Amino acid sequence: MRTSRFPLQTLKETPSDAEIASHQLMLRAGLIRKLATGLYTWLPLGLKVLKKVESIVRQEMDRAGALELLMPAVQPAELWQESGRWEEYGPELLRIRDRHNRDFCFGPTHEEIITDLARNELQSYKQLPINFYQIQTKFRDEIRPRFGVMRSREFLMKDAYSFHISQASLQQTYDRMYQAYTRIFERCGLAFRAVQADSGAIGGNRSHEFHVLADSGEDAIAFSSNSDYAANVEAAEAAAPATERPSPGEEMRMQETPDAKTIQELVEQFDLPIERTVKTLIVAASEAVDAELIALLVRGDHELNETKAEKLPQVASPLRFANDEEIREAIGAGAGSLGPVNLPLPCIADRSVAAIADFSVGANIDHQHWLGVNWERDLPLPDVADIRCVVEGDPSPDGEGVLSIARGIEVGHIFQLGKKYSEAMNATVLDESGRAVAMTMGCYGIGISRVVAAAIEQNHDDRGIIWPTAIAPFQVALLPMKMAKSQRVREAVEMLYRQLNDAGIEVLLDDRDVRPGFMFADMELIGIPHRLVIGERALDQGKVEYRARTESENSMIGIDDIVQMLRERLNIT
RNA sequence: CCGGGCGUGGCGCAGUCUGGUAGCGCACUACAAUGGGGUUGUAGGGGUCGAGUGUUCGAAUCACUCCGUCCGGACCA
Repeated sequence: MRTSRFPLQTLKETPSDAEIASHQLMLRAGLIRKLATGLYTWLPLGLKVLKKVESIVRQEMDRAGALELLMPAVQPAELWQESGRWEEYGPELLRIRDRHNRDFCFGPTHEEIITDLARNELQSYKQLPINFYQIQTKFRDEIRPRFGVMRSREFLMKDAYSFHISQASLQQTYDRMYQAYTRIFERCGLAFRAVQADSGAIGGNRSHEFHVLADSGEDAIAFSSNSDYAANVEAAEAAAPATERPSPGEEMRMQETPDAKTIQELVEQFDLPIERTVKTLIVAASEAVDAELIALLVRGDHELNETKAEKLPQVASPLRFANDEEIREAIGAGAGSLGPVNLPLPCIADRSVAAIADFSVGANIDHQHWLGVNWERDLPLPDVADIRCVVEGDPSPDGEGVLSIARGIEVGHIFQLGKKYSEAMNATVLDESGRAVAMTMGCYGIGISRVVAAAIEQNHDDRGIIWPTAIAPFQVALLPMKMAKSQRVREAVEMLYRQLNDAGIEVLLDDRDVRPGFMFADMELIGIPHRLVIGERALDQGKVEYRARTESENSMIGIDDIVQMLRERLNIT
């Protein structure tokens, strides 16, 4: 390709509405343009990258035995009503009406459609297991789209759905998908990690997420120092404290705390150890509890894990924090002075809270706290559960080593769905004994457009993108110096261009009449991994200059050795 | 949706406080010089100042309403 026929829409200055590196660079390098919030056009250069990722995903899915199909993006409401998700999914589901006033939605995911297909097409256990996938545009009406294509409303996704007669068969396919995902992200040249995950709104039991490691990631991931344990912080278990609760050492006493509304203020003003303070959070209770609200207790130095809290049978799902009026009406004090002593609400304490003595809590009277409080002496121990987020240094839940925390971008997620959809939608096959049984299902997603952004997030410098070779839009930039003036340069460049193309190498020849610095800056911005510079000086010695995007020094290569050298570097045989 | 910021040629911004001819840099067009790290000069084209209403002799500028957009919270590939 020649730049004269493949315009590079690069920007020298960073658009002001882009915050993170990948978003800025995608705009500056001319990969994408914004149409509206969360909606992006992929320009030719960006689309080349997207297609590369798509192609790797397709190859590995095929290799893993999945079968490609293509389902409609627009889906009838009836199927979503059947699964119950027309109500459950919420405003993120973009609902639309046709001219006959019938309800449809633009698909955010395709469990309902594939389950409908499966119940019509699959009759016998002999047809199982089977795994269908598609690569298609999804739409989610996100509350807060952000970071360009990282969290956009319309995005390209690979979604796969497998059907099984047994849990054992599902486990086999699940493991195969796990391996396929590992290969995909390795081939894309990404540093990533598979982690245990919460299955969220899609439903089901076992689940792993694949995270690209990057400081700008929206998720926190916990790793063990000594084992291969890794989990999303949402799902990471906070192990029960290993030590027994100490015996009471202090008397319980009331303290005036006029200026302490937060734990931080309380700790500073009264010189208390933060790990012996308790935060009392009031949330809506579920119908299983004989109260509107319920209190959750976590240590002052810990954060509530909302995912864990929401799963407790006593807590309403989705989780909702009580507002100030509700708290005042139920307890008679403001949010800064709450505690479990004489609390007129049911209560659940985190494991770590149950293991401390001589702690400080709000007194349920404005500007008053209790100090030196002890379980079973001053108040009964409430229900205990794991409701906090793990923190750096916590013991690993598998008992080996301690946890550290890193940031990640979720690019893939695999689930064992079980029979959630097949039972709701009556998707059955006949088993060996001729009995109709609901199929066991798995589903597997990759955010293809997000992979592109994540790759940039992980591979860039102050000059621009540094594409991993496998997903680069072009492998080689061919830059002639003073081509307009030099017949020799022109001839040498055209010859090399032909040879490289013939060798199956994707080369971008910069034939614009611009100065060298301009070419260098553009090629570095758009991240072409290999660069050849053809100038009179080197040609005198029969050589051209070569430089990888990751290197800072040129090397001189004989003009006849170039093609072979690049074939080796690019692994083309 | 809640909180905060911002809307002025394609992009980055000044001008708004204190109302009075709409400006700068990049990009773009033409010509010339230059030619190994975003070169230089000359000459050009392009803007209902987010929208509406109001105040005023006069509004980018003041007031009100709405819209868009970005960041943090909530959700997810």
